[in-house]
Amino acid sequence: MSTGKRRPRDSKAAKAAIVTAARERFAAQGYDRATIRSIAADAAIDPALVIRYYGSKEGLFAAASELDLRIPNAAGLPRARAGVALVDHFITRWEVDGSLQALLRAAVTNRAAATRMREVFAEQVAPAIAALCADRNTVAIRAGLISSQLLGLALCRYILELPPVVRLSRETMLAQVGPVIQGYLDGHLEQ
Amino acid sequence: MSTGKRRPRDSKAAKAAIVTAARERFAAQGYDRATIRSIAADAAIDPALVIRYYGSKEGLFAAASELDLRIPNAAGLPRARAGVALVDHFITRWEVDGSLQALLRAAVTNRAAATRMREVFAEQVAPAIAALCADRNTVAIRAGLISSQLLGLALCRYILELPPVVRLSRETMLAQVGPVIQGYLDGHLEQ
DNA sequence: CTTGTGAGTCAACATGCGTTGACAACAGAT
DNA sequence: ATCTGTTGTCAACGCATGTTGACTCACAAG
Repeated sequence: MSTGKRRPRDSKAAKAAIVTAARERFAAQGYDRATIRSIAADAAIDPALVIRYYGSKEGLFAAASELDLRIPNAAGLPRARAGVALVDHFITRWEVDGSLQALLRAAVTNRAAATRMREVFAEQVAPAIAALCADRNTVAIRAGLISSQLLGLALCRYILELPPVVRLSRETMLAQVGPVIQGYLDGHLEQ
Repeated sequence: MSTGKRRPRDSKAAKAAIVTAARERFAAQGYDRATIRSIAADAAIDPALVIRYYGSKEGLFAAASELDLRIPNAAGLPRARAGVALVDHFITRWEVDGSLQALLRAAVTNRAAATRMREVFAEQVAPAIAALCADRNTVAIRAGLISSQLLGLALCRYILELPPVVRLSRETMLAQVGPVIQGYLDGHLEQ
């Protein structure tokens, strides 16, 4: 019996280092300006290896932008506080990790990344909103409006870095944006 | 007396054609993917001329992203309807012209463009909000929150093209987002 | 006609990119 | 020890980019 799975040198660690470096570069510079060479340099690895492991730059981006928003289940929280809870969760998601920055920065100029953003919306955001919202017919619209506010906040704060938005405290964001999200969740919608 | 200013062939028309083509390319593809060669091809002009007239790609972008939001003066409208009016005006601004798309797409990956975006915010958005808002101390915060919602809406609708947001009718946007902007304008703000 | 100036053209440059293929170094199996 | 397949290295390819400089052409002034 051998040592379980064969691990000749350390390809697993190398792959992880590449993905981590890629996430940071894509988050900071977007798809085009984040070069394979610079990512490889960050990971202290030959650029050719990046291609060997991920096939192409697009493949690397796909691996680096895999994303689970981990939107908390609706069951755990009182429905009236859902707006504030959503804002709080999204702020955390934006600050804990560069994945969302990477995806948004890339999605603005790269078609494949924009498609992936729409997939995330359809597969993760919309279902989570559906669990918080009674009326099935208006779920998509409500999810769209909520995304517009949350993504806009992230855009102004983390990407464009508009000074007043950067300076907002977490409490102010919760107090101001939370009720807006709540309104989009259960406000009247004449369609 | 000669014919006023000398105009040997038609450099004025050429420059205008270049700027127009540049705006469209920057709006559609962002800063990096919009190449000088493709812009010149659109304008049916030699790439070298673009450099002669605008010095560099950055200079061309600066000329192409000159922007006047033309936010309507506060005096003309009842203060209670300001939110809806702002949303209506911004939607028009986004659809009438590629300038805003060009600026936002570029600002996400280009440092100079992001700086210009902050300038537009400071010089045009914030003063316009100040004219609609009594409390001087909270103007910047309110302007930031308003920008987050309006830019987020534009981002989801025109850049990311999230289907439910693309499908929103103008009336729905006015009815849903207008009150939110109104709330940011004159709602309570504990700082 | 000659001359000078700006408009427009052309080919080329240096650079940086994603990607490729050949080759060396090493670990485990036989 | 030999073989085999994976891990990592190196140099190079082909291509597209922003930018440059030398060139031609038109036209108005002298």
